[in-house]
Amino acid sequence: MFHVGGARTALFNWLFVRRHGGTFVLRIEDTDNTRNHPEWTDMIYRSFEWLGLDWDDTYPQSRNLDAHRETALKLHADGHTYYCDCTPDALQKRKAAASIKTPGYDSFCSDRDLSAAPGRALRFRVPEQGTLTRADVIRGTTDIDVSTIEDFVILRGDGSPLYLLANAHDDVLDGITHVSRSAEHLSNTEKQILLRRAMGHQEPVWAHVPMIVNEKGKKLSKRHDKVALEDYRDEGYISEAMLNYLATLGWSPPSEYADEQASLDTMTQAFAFEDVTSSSAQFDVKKLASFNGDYIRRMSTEAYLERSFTWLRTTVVDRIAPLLQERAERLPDTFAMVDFLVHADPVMDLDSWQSVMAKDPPASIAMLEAASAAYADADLAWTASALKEATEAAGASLGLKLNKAQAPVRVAVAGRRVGPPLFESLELLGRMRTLARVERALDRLRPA
RNA sequence: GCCCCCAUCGUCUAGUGGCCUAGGACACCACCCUUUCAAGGUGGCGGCACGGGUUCGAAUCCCGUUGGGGGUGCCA
Repeated sequence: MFHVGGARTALFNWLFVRRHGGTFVLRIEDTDNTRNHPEWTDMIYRSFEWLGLDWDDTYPQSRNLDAHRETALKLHADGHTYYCDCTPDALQKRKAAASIKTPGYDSFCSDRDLSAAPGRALRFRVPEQGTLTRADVIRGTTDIDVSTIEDFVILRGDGSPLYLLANAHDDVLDGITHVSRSAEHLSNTEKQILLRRAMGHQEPVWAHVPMIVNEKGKKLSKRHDKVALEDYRDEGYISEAMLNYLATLGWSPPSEYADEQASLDTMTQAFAFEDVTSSSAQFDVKKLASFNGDYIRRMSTEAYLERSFTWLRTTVVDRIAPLLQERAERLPDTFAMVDFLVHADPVMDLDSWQSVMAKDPPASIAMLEAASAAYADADLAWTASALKEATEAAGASLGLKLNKAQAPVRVAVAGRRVGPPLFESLELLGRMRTLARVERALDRLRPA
């Protein structure tokens, strides 16, 4: 999954680097071992490729792990850190007892002079008082009272580095001059400044770009919003339009360009962090769609055809072709069998609706509700086999065998009784679209 | 709670003290074009959160209020 917000930040960074002839390094921040998957990293690369953002170099942050530890130890030798064996629990109790309400760690171990031992984390000793100036090209300058900054951990109890340390180290190593990231990182900046100073380095130029938020004004979340770039790609948005739309979220080309629709080249000539807005932006799919339509219309017919067929193959047909082939008698059957995967909504076959749904609405409703509940479970892996099990179980709870249980789901989702195997189809269709279609069928079934 | 951030049409934005009767884009509405639907054209609806300052003059600067958001992890 590659987050659209990440894509926008990446774009701004790329634009800046390309404009000023810098080097674009794609550093994969993988310091948390528990949340690393090779496929995720691969997805990031493929997303960059799709967007057309190239990189000069790339490496996983874990490559520098030894250097991170060394740096931490050096910091320790210089008296900038101390070891800590507090558990979150103990900390909480202590703070409750003393009714301390300031957030973060209470510096309990600060003067205990603990030595290194397994399970002991290494904390950075933040000065007790003083102010620190945080300068940001997008947000301006703020004086921060350092007493509000907690002594933060830079090495876990198992000796592994945290990203604050790893980033500060690698940024120096890579000669990073500008750090631009999402505004949610704003409050990490002070810590990083402190860390870099302790390491004896100057700070870079900071640029915290506004967050992208949903209709409710909250930051886009994987759970509630459609945030995966690949999903937009699979729905037929083209990368140029996506890139251009993303850029308008917080930035607009200077007035001499007169048009918010601008190519990557044009944006590269014009982009500056100073021009980025400081307030968060709502992601508006309708405007994206409008941009997308404009871009499609501007293509040559040849390019349009090429892109459309490529999309059809790669996102739909390729993934299910053998299953279609088994059932096909003539070539157009291929498309008749996948049309429900292509259309925003399935075309409802009346016969199918009558014979499956309308015959016994309460039973259909019960089954669809059971299926819907099962599919909505975030723990359910969205794979054909897991979906089969879930559907089987949902049917069993109503005393239905799988062949009966699957029928209403199939009609709700595909609009027809016949077609390619259901669970492979659901997997392709995705959780969001499946749930939406089941919901729509339920609306239609329920008495008004 | 504490720290921090933000505040121009429903949404994205232009605006950096007079060019603002606040401009553009998406969405919406109407009309035109049109065998349909789009596209296109024309027009319309609609906004500086509020209250105080500063100034000859404030959307623009300052303060406060209100509202929204982020952080508050041995995640990134």
